[in-house]
Amino acid sequence: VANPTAARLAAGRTGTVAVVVPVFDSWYFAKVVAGVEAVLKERAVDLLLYAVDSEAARQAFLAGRGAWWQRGDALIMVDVRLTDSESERLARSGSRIVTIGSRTSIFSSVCLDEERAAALAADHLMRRGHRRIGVLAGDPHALHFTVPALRLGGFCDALDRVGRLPAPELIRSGGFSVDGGRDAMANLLDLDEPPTAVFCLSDEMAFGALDEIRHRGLRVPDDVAVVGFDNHDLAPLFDLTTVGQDVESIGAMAGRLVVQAMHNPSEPPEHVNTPTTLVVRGSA
Amino acid sequence: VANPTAARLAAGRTGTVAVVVPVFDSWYFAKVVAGVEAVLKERAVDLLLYAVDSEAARQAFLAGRGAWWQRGDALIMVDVRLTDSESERLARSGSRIVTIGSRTSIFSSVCLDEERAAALAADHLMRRGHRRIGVLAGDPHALHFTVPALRLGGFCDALDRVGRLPAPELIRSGGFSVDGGRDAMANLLDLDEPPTAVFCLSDEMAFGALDEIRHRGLRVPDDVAVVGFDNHDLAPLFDLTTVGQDVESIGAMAGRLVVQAMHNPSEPPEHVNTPTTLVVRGSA
DNA sequence: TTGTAGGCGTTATCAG
DNA sequence: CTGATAACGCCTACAA
Repeated sequence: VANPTAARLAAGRTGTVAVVVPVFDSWYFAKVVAGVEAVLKERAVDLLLYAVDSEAARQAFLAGRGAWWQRGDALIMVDVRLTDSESERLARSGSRIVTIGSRTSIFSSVCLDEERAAALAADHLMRRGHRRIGVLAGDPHALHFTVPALRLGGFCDALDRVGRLPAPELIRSGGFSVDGGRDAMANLLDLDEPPTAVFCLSDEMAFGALDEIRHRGLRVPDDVAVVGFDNHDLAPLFDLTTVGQDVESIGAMAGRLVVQAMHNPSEPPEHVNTPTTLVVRGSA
Repeated sequence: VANPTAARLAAGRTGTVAVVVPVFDSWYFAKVVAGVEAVLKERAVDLLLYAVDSEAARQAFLAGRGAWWQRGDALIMVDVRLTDSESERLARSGSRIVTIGSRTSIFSSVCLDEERAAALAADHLMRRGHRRIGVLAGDPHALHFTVPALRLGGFCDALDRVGRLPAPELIRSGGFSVDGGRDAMANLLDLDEPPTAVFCLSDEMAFGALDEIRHRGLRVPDDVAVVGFDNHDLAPLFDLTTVGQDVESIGAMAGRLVVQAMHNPSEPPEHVNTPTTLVVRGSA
C-alpha cells in the first residue's frame, strides 16, 4: 500500500485528471462527467472536479493561482471558453488538454458540429411551414460558457440562408434553466406578433417553455411548435422534438483521449466529431 | 507558484476531499456534489470524485487498493452503505469522514429523518382516503446504496402504525430511474386490484409513473394519486406532490463539516438533521 | 537479478 | 526572527 503523494513527487506524474465544467447540477454536465469518470476509473486515474461558474472564476482558474496544472497531469475543459492566448499559455504549462464543446487546433477535442445540429432544427421547422421562429438562447453575457454562441450562430445562419434571419426581439435568453426558459417563452408570447415556433438551445429551457405555453392554454405544436436540444432523459415525457446527442459517450471519448495523451504526450491532437440526430416527437 | 505535490508530501496534508457517490448522473447526486463543490472551492480545497456504482465497486473502494485515503485527507460518502466494521476500519485510516444520507456514531453526518419524511407522505395519502397504497422503491439488491431501505422502512412503518402495511406485491423496484418507475408502475396497474395511490422514493421514478398512468388514459389523482420524493426542479412541471428536501444545502453542510473536521481533527462528530416538507401539488 | 543511494520540492524544525 | 537542514516516501538509475 504505497503513498500516492510520494509516488507522484518522485515520478513527476499525478495520475490525476482535472475536469472543469461551467456548472455542475445540470443534466448535460452531470452526464458528461459520468462518462469521463467511467473511463478514468477503469484506468485507475483520479478525477478532480472544478466548477468555473462565472467569467471571474474562469479567469481566476486560468490565471492559475491554485496551480491546478501541478495537481493533475491533464485537463478536460467542458464548454469553457478559451481565448487563443489562454490556450497557448495552457499548452506551455505542460499538462495535456482535451476540450469538449469547442475546438482549438492545439488541443484534442470532442465536439458536435453545432452549425449542422442547429440546422437540423432550423430545417425541420422551416419544412413544417414556420416562418416566424423564436430562439431561447443562453445569456449573451455569460462569457465563460462557449457553446451557446456557436449553437445560436448555427441556427441563425441556417435561417439566414433561406432569408429568414430571426428578428432580434425573437431571440431571448433563457439562461439554460427551466425557469429561465419559462420566462423567456412568456416574453415571446407577450409580443404583438409572437413566433409560431421556438428553438431552445437546451431541453431544460424547452421544458420551461412548454410549461408556459400549456399554462396559457395554447396548443403544442399547433399554436407554438417547440424544438429542444440534448435529448434529455425526460424529453420523451414531454413529447419534445429535439436535437439529440449522446452526452455520456462524449464524456467517455474525452476520457479516452486524455488518457491517451497522458501516455503519449507527443501525439498530435485528435479531433473527434460527435453525431447529432433530430429526434422527432410531437412538439414540432 | 509552489508545487502542490511536494507541499503535500512535506506537510502530510493534501488539501483535498474525496467525494464518493453511488452514481453520478442523477439529479440528487449532481446537486449534492454541486453543494459540496461550492463550499470547498471557497476554502481552496480540491474535490476528488469517485463513483461507487455497485456492491463490488463499493467493496473494492473500501478495501482500499487505490489507497484513496492517502489521496485526500477527508472523505464524504453520499448514500454509500457502511457496515460497522467498515466504519471502524475507515476511522482507523486517519482520514476525516462525513456521511450523507446515513448516520454512524463515529462520523459526522448530515441526514434527513427518513422515517419522518416518509411518514409525511404516508399521512397525506391516508388523509386523502387512500387505503391501498403502492410503493416504487429501489432495487433491494443494490446493497451499496443505503437510502432506499431507510425510506421504504419509514413509509411502511407509518402505514403499519395504522394497520395498513402494504402487501408485498404493492412494493416494486423502480431502480431510481424514470424508465424503472414507468415499468414498476405498469406492473402495479396490471394487478387485479391495483393501488389507488403510489409513493415513489424519488421524483424521477414518479415522473415515469405519471407518464405510464397518463399513457393508459387514467387520471391523476382521481384514479391513481402519486407522491414523489426530492422536489426535483421539474416536479412543478409535472404538478407532482412530493416530499421536498434542500439537496444543495445538504451538500454544502457536509462540505462545511468536512472542512471543520480537517482543521480540527479532535472535535467529536457532529450530526446535522436536514428538514423535509411536504410540497402539495395536484398529483395527490 | 537484487539492492541501494540520490533526488523529487516542499515544510518544519532547530540553531544561531 | 532569519536561515540552513532534515525529513516526507517513493522512484529510478546505477552498481554489484
